[in-house]
Order: sequence, then C-alpha cells, then structure tokens
Amino acid sequence: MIAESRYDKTDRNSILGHALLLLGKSISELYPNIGTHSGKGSLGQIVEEKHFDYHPNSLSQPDFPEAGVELKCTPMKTLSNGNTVSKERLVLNIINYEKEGSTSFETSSFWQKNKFLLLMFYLYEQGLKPEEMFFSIIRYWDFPQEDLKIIIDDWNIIIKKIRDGKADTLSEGDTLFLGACMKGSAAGAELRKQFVKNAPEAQQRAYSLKSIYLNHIIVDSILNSTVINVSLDKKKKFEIIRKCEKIREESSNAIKSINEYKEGETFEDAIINKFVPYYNKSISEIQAMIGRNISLSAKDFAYSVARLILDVKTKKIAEFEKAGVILKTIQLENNGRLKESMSFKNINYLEIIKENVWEDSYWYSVISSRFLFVVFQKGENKNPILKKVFFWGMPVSDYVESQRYWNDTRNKIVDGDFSHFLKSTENNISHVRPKGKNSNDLTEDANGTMQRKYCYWFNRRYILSILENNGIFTE
DNA sequence: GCATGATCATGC
DNA sequence: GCATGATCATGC
Repeated sequence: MIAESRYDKTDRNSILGHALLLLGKSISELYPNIGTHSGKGSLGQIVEEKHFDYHPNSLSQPDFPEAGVELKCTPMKTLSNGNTVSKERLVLNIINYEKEGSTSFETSSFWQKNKFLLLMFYLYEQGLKPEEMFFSIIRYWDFPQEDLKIIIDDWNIIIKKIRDGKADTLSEGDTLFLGACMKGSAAGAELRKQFVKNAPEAQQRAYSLKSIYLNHIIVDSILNSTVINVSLDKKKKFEIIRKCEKIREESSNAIKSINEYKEGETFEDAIINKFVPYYNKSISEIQAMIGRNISLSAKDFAYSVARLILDVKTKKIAEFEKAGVILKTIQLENNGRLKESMSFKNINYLEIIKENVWEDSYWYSVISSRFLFVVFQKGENKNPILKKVFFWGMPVSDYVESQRYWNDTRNKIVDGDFSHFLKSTENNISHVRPKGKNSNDLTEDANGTMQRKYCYWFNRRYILSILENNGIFTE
C-alpha cells in the first residue's frame, strides 16, 4: 500500500525510477525488516510483492498494463575468467498451444505481453538467498528492429510446429534468440493439448529469451552505462568495458550481415546460399574462386575454408556466436567413410561442478544450439571437396541421453574420479576423451589436484546418424 | 574397422 | 600460454 503511493504504475518514468531504488542494492538491504522468505518464491516474485506492492498474476497482459511494461528479474553470473554473462535463459509466458496456433506475431501472447520489458539483472552468487543478491543492471528493453527481424523468424519456426500439431518436437535448438523452453516440474510430467485436435499432448513450454541474446543485452548495457543504469565496482566495470567494446563491434557487424538477407529468406537460407556456389569444388578451387589463400597445414583447415567462404577473418565467428550457432566441419574419407568423432571444448572442471541445473549447464547450451555442419569429402591429392552444408538441432528425444552423459561426467568430476568417464559404447550420443597439448598437459580441479585435460565429444556413430538423416549416405 | 589415447597448428 | 577445432596413431 505504502509502496504503491511511491510510484505511478501508469507512468514508465515513474516505474523505472522506483525500480532504480534497487540499483546496486539487494532486497534485504532496502527492506531490512521484511525478514527472510524461505524457499519458495523467486526473486522476481519478491520484487513484485515487496518493492512494487504488486501481486503477480498470470494474465496475458503485461505486469503494468497501463504503461505497457512487463517486469522481469534475471540472474547474471561471473565466470572463472572474469566475464559477466547471463546465468540462464529468461523464461517468459507459457504457450497455450491451442490458442497460440491462431495468432499472428502481432497478436501472439509473446508480443502482447513482452514487447516492452523492464529488465532487472542481479548478480547470482552461490550460497546467497535471493533477497541478498544485488541488482547490477536495471533498464528498459525495447527490442531493436534488427533484433526483431530474427525474433520474428524464430517465432515463425515455433508457430509452424504448433500449427502443424508438432509442438511435441519443439526444441530450443530450433531457434536463435527466442526459444520455446520446457516449463514445469519434470520433463514429460506436464503435458498440454495441441492446436491440432488429434495430435499427441506435448510437453508444456514457455517463450524464453535465450542466454546468448541476454548476453547481447548485458554487453549493450555495460557499454552504455552512462545512460543505462549499471552498478558494478569501477575496476571491474573498466575491465568489462574493454572486453565488451570488441564484442560490440563484432556483434553490430554480425547483426548487419545477418540482416543483409533478402525478404522471404531466413538467416539459415542466407548462410546456406553463401556455400552453395562452392558445392563439389575442391578447397584449392574454392581458394582460387575467392582469390585468397589460407594456410591449410593445421588440423582445422576445413574450418578455415568455411570461414573463408563466410568471409570471416577472425577465428571466432561473431555472426554465429551472436546467433548461438555452432559451426562444425565433418570430413569424409575418399570412399565416403567417416573416421572421426567430433570434439568440443575442454571440460572446465571448476565450472561444471557449479552447474546445479541441467538446463543451465554448458553442455545443455551446446546440445540445444543450432549447428551448421559443413561436410567435406577427401578427393585426389588430399584436396577435399565441399559436399554439403546443413543446419541441425538435436531432436528433443535425445536430450535425456545427453543429460545422463552430463550428469555422469559431472558426478565423476565432483568425486574427483577422472578415470571412468563414459565411453562411446556407454552412451548413444557422447563420450569423454582427452584433449591437450600432450599427456602431461594438466589443469587443476576443484580439489586442487592436477588432472589431465578432457573434452566433450559426439560419438562417431551419432554423427553418422545425423548425416544419414540429412541425405548423406556413408559407406 | 573401430574405439580411444595422443597430439598439432593457430590465433588471441 | 593456452584453448580450440581438429586429426593422427595405436592396439584390439
């Protein structure tokens, strides 16, 4: 009651001003007398109830209907390298498949409720209660046109599955910025009716902003910290700004190039079309066509060729990083056989043990990404030929097996057991294998013990099945 | 032929 | 110096 009189909930300036009272503070700092609210209730609920004196509802309208503002609290975390990133996707409203199927983007529940967000980022720290975590970035977010183009593409992908009665096959790997994430106690436990009457009931899902997109907002906020309200200690802020400046330059270029595609063409079409002129060409022909020569002596030469085709000079492909797409090359033998499994990053022993929730883990972020597979086949004289390029997302039906793999790996690292990781014969999708400079290349685990470096892999057989499902038949 | 341990060139 | 995207090498 008192709180309500302190701001005008019909006025955007007034709402933001009231939100900003929490900048650089925690709830318990601002309200020492509210006591602790055990267990239940995320920080978002506490903020709505205690700070805004507003009672959460599940209406299709934004939280502040007159002002058209939807309030969201979302955590950031600091990585061991010092970078500050989004801790998890931002979950928005639940999708009612039956109703959503007949909406347009404009009238969709996503857009009706979330078109103008008041974002309150807080710094998550293990061991703190929600009300003790402090708010570092508080700002409005009005989706920029260039981002919206991709979000509308994403929405169209989601809505197509819903309209086709295939909501049971929705996956976070389908899309780039806007996701349809699982929502509910346990996977498969909360099912909902579909838009198509006789379709099987589907896992309940909610719209979400993917972490990759939230990172973009975080970078934007820190770089614009004179106008956006960011509270971080000065030294840290300076460090982050230096890191961010480069990222911003890259990501604005990336957004530009993502948006270069024509009307009616999706981001993915545009990327594939960049490769099509080089189909069935050898890497030396490709270099000649492009008029640039690159070093082919490293083991990742196929990756270099792919970067050449995409016209990306840096090792990281900002365009893809921003979109959360993972580029992987596959090399087939002369006779079409596949020899190798596919490696990913080294396992960060300090981070994985902090991953308490599967959906927030590094490995989940990988398997729920969009992949761009670039397939070469060895030709004459070690001169591989570009065979095909395709986008792929892991089917949701494979998530359980991936979770089992992550869980097993994580448990073993927690226990300090580095000798019994899952082999490719023990998991249908992935295994763990060494990756280092040599067998003496060690790194410290959480117990302070030096350990061999291992990394995440996709099994050879799993890659084979992906190839077959995409029309590439191997011997 | 395949699984798995070992290692490489590169760029930041 | 080291993580990364990979392939090489060995043994069954």
